[in-house]
Amino acid sequence: MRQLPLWQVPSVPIQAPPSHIFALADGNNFYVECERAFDLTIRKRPVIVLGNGDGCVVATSREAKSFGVKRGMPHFLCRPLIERYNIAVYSSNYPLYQEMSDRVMSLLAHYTPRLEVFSIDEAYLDFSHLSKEQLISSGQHVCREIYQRTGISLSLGIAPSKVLAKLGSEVVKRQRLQTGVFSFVGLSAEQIDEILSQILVEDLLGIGDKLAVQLNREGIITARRLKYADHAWLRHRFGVGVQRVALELRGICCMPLHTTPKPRKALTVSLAFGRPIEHLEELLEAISHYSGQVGVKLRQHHQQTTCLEVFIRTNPFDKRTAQYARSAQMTFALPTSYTPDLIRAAKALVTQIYRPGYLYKKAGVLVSALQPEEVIQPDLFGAFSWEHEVRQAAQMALLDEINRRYGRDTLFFAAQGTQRSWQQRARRRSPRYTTNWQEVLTVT
DNA sequence: TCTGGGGTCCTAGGACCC
DNA sequence: TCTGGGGTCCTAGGACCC
Repeated sequence: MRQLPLWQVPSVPIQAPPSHIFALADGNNFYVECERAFDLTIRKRPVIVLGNGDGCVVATSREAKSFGVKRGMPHFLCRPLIERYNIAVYSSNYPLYQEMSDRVMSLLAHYTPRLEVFSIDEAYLDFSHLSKEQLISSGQHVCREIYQRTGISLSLGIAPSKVLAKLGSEVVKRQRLQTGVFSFVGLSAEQIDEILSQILVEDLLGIGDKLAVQLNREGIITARRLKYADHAWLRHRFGVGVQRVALELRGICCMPLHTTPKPRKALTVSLAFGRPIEHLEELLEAISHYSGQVGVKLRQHHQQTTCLEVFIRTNPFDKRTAQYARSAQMTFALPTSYTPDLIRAAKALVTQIYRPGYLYKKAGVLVSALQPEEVIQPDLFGAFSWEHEVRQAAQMALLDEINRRYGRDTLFFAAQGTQRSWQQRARRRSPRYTTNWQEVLTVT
């Protein structure tokens, strides 16, 4: 099916034969399964994974979910549940999850000519080349292989649009389909509508809390109702995003596959502190440290920035203390990924927006307008010097290499602080099985 | 005591230009 | 008494995703 420009889409439901077939492969409780892949003792136990600073829940196992632990719950609020049900608790271990994700994605690439890595635990596969008969068996084959080779189980939804494919993987989870696969292809319109009538709009890709409330107010509660709503009205009332979702429910593809990741446009390091910070000195140290991390990420991606922003804020959940939040930004005359440049700029901005008398809880450094580092645009006023540029690049390359070889933070800038008593600690992190030689899994 | 981090896209409104 | 109109660009804020 060709993709119609939105203004040409007829307002009646369309059942055209699809020419795109997507399969969404979704890792089940991905972070939890990553932990379980390395620790057999928690295979049967309920498990949760906590976010940065062990602040709140970012992933739950099926069992933990059934006991009432939800994603986003503050850790301290689910303590009683953790004790009552003997839930295993982990701090998040992103390097481990990323590594497992890379393994899964590189295996998935064997099963399709075109793969879109959508998130750390999701990927869209182009299945258009398969016959209708092959779709389900191929899907099942993928799930089996990935499980055998990585220990990660997948839910795979197959459909002519991304929104429906995502829904298919949701059906697998809800109905606990053992094969791991559900396909919309080949179902009658009645069968599809029957499924859609049991899905709430907020469970759809592209519809969040806010939009769901507004849609409900208009009487649109289920996916089926959204599918048959007048799309011109949807566009006018809710914008192009909602209209696309509705069209995708009809099997009309409005969200193409992106097989080459777009170069990222911005990059952030923002973290809450382990305790509230009051004094400028400590804020400067934290912001310098975050700037250092931004520099590392920029150079990893071979990018440079011209725009840097910092923000600081108090704890919005603490109703007893005075609230303050502010940000400021500046632009560099020349693109840079040189850490001392970043630190200097960030410190100046913080000094500018800092106000005494507040308890600061979080801060961040954001760089945007990123460009590839090979694009060098000498400025008009002669501040640019090749020699200077090359020397700085060499310094940073050496810094990064030392830290890669001997461990993070072997070498760092004094401004980043040596004690960092404001830093959060992750108390329950599992070993870095796949990314640190000191912590590989040992079998005795 | 304790409430995550890191992204993208879309829209509305203002500034500016001819 | 009359007080353009339309296009484009930029920005901030809001919504979404995991």
